[in-house]
Amino acid sequence: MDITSRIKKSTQQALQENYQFTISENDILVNETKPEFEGDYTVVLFSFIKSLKKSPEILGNELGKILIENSSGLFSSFNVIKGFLNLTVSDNYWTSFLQQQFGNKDFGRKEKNGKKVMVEYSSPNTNKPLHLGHLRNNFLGWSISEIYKANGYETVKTCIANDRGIHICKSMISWQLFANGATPESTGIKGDHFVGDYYVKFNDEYKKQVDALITNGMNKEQAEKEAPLMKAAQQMLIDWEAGKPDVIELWKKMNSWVYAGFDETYKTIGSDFDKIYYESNTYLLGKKLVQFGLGKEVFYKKEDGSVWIDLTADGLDEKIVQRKDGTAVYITQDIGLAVNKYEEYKCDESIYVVGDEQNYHFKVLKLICEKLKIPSAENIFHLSYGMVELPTGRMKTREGNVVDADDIVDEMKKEAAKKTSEQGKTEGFSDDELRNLYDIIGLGGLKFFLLRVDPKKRMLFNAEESIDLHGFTATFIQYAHARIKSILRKEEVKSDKEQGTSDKEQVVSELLPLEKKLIVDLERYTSVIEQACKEMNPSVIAGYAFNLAKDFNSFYAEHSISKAETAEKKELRLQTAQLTATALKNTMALLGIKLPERM
RNA sequence: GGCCUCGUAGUACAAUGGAUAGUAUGAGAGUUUCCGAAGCUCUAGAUACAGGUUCGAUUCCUGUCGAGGCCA
Repeated sequence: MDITSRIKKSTQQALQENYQFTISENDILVNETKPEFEGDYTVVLFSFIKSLKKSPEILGNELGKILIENSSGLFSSFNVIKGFLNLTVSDNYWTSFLQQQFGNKDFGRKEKNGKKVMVEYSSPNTNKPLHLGHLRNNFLGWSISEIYKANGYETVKTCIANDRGIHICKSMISWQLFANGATPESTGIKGDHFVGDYYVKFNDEYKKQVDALITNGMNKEQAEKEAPLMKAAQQMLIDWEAGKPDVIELWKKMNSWVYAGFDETYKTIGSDFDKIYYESNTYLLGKKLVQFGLGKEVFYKKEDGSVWIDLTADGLDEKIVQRKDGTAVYITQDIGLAVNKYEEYKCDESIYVVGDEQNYHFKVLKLICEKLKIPSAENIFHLSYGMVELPTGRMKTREGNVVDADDIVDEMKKEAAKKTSEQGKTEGFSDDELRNLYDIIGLGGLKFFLLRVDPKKRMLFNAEESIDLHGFTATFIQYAHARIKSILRKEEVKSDKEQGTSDKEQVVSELLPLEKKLIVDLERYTSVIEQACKEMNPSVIAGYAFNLAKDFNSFYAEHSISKAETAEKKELRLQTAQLTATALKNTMALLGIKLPERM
């Protein structure tokens, strides 16, 4: 059990036994003591002084004494300032924690809890390459999945490929008209970019047609409808749904180009999936559900034949689930997919990593699933993340101000290569090792930049800042780790047992402030991993890892490890360094970021 | 128009209703005969505005102003 849990538990017991005051552990607030006060952890007393009718000072002093008496040496001292009870945890607790954990490679990883969670992320359209927003999505989804794993869950990573619809038809018609049979192979262009180029071409040509129609006296709305290209795309969608062989063949061909491109990108950024769903397979699922919902009287039919659900009682609108022509709307196929997922995997929780522009959509989706009594509908969770904005504003494909995923990854790697060679510390690296190092630093930097911010909040992507290798960055952490590894290559870490000084009575000199700070950081590891999972928030881990690296750097600047004052101090510091390296490595792994041994 | 987010140093981000609002970057000043200076140390700098609830509000409520999103 970690120290904050123990403090909460002891406090709860003390209040119960000495004051007959019942309070849940969760309602006891325990914070890290602010550096300007003496102590390690602080119990905030305000919340129960009212019920106990005691002044904070008196209660604090009484409680402090009781806690110390009952702690069998866990707490060494306390002080009370206003309503804050500051507890100092004895050095013995910290050193024995270190003794137990320093060699543990799986430090912080929890036992299996028997629960299964599905994480859907990435979910691209198949008409254009991935951009920066997709990267935030991919990094988040992958990381959340790892965080759940570290907390004992079994995870299923899924992706829904939006492979049908008007968007892909636009690329298809454009290719038919303008490509002269060109292919990714013949042009040497990566498949997703190749298809994306024809999507852009479609929009350009379409705009020309609309403008021409307007010049000839048509109004804008009508022109947008009547433009031949749009009509052709819509016809193609109808032909696709009818299964017209040449359209299907073209569709398969162009999608296969896109998938080849995606695969390459996924491989470089480290995204992978256990199961990929295709919209072309799921879009018909909704129709069965409409019948099902009508039968349960969750849905109702209007006179024109369209099918609706009334959510006004839940504070939302009436929502259409099937058009009067019998075609499905998006939400309906999403419900179908939710059912499909449950039947296939029976997950306890289902997380959707989708942008916050779809907040309303997911509110409705979950509500409908609940009303249809789909099992575990209440455990559908929309991990809603904010848009990635550029200094110039929101990215818009049609306006061309999009940061392409492949481009930015390349740029980051180049910058990593440049800065690394400037440092001149990579003597003796082979070409392969160098390339690998640049990948690790470049991609790590990008992932960290996108994951260090609370997912819920929209964020600004500034290319220059993202490429910075100083401060709150992956490189900072990677560098700290490489320094530790450098020490550990030179010094052997021994346990007390190997030293033959396992006497429990051995005199351990007092921990110095910087030593203690690091160990306190390390002890927090488990609760940080739990918090990240509970909040579905990788930025918690990014912040923790950065803080740990920073505290190590401060410690390392101040105290020598190899030339420590005593042999015993040397062992303590080596163990601390080793556990720090492990903690950095394991936390960053949860973000999909690797740490090189040397850099 | 209706609904939903969000306004914190020059900039980008933190802070389950708790102590003197943290961190990075940028700015200024130091730091290397000694384990890796991609480091470390110090200085200056912010809660949009106006009310309210509370022992205590960046956090909760109301209004104003500003930014973004969703629904047709």
